[in-house]
Amino acid sequence: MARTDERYNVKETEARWQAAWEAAGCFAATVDPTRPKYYVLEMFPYPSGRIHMGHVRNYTLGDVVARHKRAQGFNVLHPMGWDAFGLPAENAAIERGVHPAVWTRSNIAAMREQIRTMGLSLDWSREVATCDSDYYRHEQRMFLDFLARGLAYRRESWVNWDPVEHTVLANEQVIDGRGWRSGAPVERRRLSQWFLRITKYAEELLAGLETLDRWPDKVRLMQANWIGRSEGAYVSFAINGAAESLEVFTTRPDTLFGASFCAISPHHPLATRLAADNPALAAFIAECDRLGTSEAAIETAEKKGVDTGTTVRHPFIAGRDLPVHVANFVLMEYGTGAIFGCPAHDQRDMDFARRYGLPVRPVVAPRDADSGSFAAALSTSSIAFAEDGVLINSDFLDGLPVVEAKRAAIARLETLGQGRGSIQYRLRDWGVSRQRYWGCPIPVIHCETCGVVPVPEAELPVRLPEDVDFTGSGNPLDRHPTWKNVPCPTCGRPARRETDTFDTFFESSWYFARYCSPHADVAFDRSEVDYWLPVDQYIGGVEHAVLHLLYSRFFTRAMRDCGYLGVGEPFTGLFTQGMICHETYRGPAGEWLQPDQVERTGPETVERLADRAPVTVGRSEKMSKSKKNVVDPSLIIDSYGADAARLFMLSDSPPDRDLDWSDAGIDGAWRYLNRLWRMTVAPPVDLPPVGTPMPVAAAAGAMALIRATHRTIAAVGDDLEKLRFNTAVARCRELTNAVGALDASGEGAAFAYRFAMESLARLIAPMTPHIAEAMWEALGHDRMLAVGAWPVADPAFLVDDTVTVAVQVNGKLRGTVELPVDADQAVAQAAALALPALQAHVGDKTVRKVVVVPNRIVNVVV
RNA sequence: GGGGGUGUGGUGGAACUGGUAGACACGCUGGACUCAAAAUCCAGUGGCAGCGAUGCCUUGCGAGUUCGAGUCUCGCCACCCCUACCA
Repeated sequence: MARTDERYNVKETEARWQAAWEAAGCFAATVDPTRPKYYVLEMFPYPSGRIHMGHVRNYTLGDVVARHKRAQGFNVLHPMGWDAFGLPAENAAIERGVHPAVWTRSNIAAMREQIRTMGLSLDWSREVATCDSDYYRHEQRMFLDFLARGLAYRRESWVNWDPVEHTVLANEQVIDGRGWRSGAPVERRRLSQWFLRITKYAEELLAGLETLDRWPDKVRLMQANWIGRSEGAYVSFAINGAAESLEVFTTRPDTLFGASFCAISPHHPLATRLAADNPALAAFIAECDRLGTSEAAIETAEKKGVDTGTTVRHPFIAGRDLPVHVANFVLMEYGTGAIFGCPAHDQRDMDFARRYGLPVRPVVAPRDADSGSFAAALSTSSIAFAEDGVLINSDFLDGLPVVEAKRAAIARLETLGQGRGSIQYRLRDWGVSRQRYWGCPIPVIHCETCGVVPVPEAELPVRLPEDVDFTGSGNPLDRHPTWKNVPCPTCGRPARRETDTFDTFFESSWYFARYCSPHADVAFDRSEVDYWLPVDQYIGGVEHAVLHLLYSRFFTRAMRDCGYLGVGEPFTGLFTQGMICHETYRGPAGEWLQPDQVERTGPETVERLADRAPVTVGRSEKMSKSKKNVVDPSLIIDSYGADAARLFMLSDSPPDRDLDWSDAGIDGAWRYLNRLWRMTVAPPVDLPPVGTPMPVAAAAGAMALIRATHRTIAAVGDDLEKLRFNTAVARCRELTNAVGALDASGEGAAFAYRFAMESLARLIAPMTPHIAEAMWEALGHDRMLAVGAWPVADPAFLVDDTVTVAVQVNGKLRGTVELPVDADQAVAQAAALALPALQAHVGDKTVRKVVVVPNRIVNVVV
């Protein structure tokens, strides 16, 4: 065997195998009904310009799954593309005068090259960019189908307006009253907007979560909370001196007898009307508007209200009138914008009642309590009782437990025609209109005569104009001199195009389906989606737990109902990876410093390289440009190679936990790869030819290595199946150590060495594919691992003849004994009791009991 | 306020359904090789006591269940994340 060059040449090796895979077309997927399919997908990137470490982790995780599944014989689809519409492109246009399309295209080209250096097993022939009219034309068509089926509609509504981005934000994009991207306080405006009727699927989206058993519980819970189903009732309170009544939603109809007031939102129509001739009320409403949704307003959260002077009649109690207050804590967006207050059993109502001197009427008491004294105490308390109990002071509800009382109260309301049982959702319809240029044009035309007219199918796609001026503010599409002027498709008179574009979550809600047939003339070829969908393993950041993942689940159902495809759930398996973190550094003036601008000079000291000024080290946080604690993946791949970067991403930290980037860590990965290479090209024995069968006799050391290899094959396979990549790496390193410790002079050592090294190459191939191919080739194989099969452990080698059994006295370890596997209990007990070390602890005490767990433990109780 | 999660050596983390805690790695210490360094290889490395075989202690803290608890139950403490006036 040649032992010429022991140095591992990363650059050459990685480039060579990447070219070889591409030349052989190893990763191009085609429908094959005779094989089981497996669709692996990582959340596609926004082409911001450069990839970051989060991308590297994401794609590494996905690639390990893809390569492992492929080796297992699955027909694997593993595509990549670009979430290419969005604000940063437009901001670049405004700031630097570069056209969004040009900016985006060049970013895609740069990032594609960066991603290619990672050696991912992607089918690049399926690449899509959502800003291509070839992509977005299909969603325009889809939108028109949604429109025809009532799944899309237009209405005037209050919107969250981001004053920095000059655009409307979805509720999900407002975080603590601020725009999720700009961080600017959101304002409220009233605009005519397009909506998708996601609420129609509220129940199905909620119920569907139950079936997603390969999703993290955390994400399912977040979606369930977001959908926010609550059971309750609508109650009508007749307004004294008016013809109509006040509609209220409540989840506690059982506490109606404890009602002492009603409260309505400052935006409630009744409030608006009453404010017209009530200056104090009008002033209060104005004050509420001023505070708006700002964070500070919510923080202080003082419950304030104004008595309108109007009263309503209690539905069950003749003669009891309740005052109607306008209160700042009642939201117009939820329920009916009006509530009834039962201070005894709702803390918020209690706070309000104590502030404004409203009565507190206990109507629920704990099951075991003396209801009289409990009620007396509660009526003077300021802590509401919101727990379960039994109804008191409530006429026909007395004695009923809360659950039954709710039912009985609803039944009575329905009999009286004063209300009905109902279910409320927190989920709102998805506003998709954005007043921006760089997005998919909404394919409708506004005609003064005909109203909103869909763009005829033959005229699709509605393409974005290219000659656009970005210097002004607001929507450049709207300011374009000619683009929006078109004849009405129905009457032919002058009309204008819709100048809003879709929210970019629109594009990402169906791209996984487009990958199935990315070049089809229709959105997707039915037989292709039927074969590939749903995605078997989806991988990405937990930050998309609600937005993107919920929209995609909705969209898939909407597409299903429009006949596009046959499934309802897009992703049967979801994995949310942890973030990449790094220490943060600040210079003397408090300014952030990059990791490559500082140097660690001692255990506690870090200095700035430029001037040796002391640096303050902050805790490890998510890598972010603003804190400058970023490490550029390209620099790492350039100096250590893709395999080392991939290996480090997979080692140590479980993939769902945050990963601390460290130079020592990447160094360790690099050293391990070199060790593997040395062991491959410079074995301590001459290796037998490829395919040599196992010798009949083998020395103990060789035999132990063969067994260890089989055990490793079994363990790594199991770990990869469960996405426990960190332990898979540990198992491989363990086997590597065992190979290094082999006594090369023993009988069968050469075979054992070859077998272990070949197995190692195959086992690490999904994780570090380049060096695995190089090892495989150096070991004399000519078929690439990328198209090779996954190794299978021989069960005969997974069990040893003997096993080490722990011996305890009263549960404390006192020694071990070597026993034959599945030894008789009596044998085990005798062997344990014969141990000198055990005798020393037992002494002359009586053995009261001996617990024997076969192959594990003998516990002597004295 | 509500919901969820985490807590194991100097560090990242292992430990299947309760069964030899600390796998694997980083770091550190000593040694070999070298003129020297790097790389590599070998040995050691939870704490305390002891020359030593060994002993005692140890999975945030405190109880409990059990022959046996990192793992199960109850009560605390700390940190992190999500969510938030949702009636």
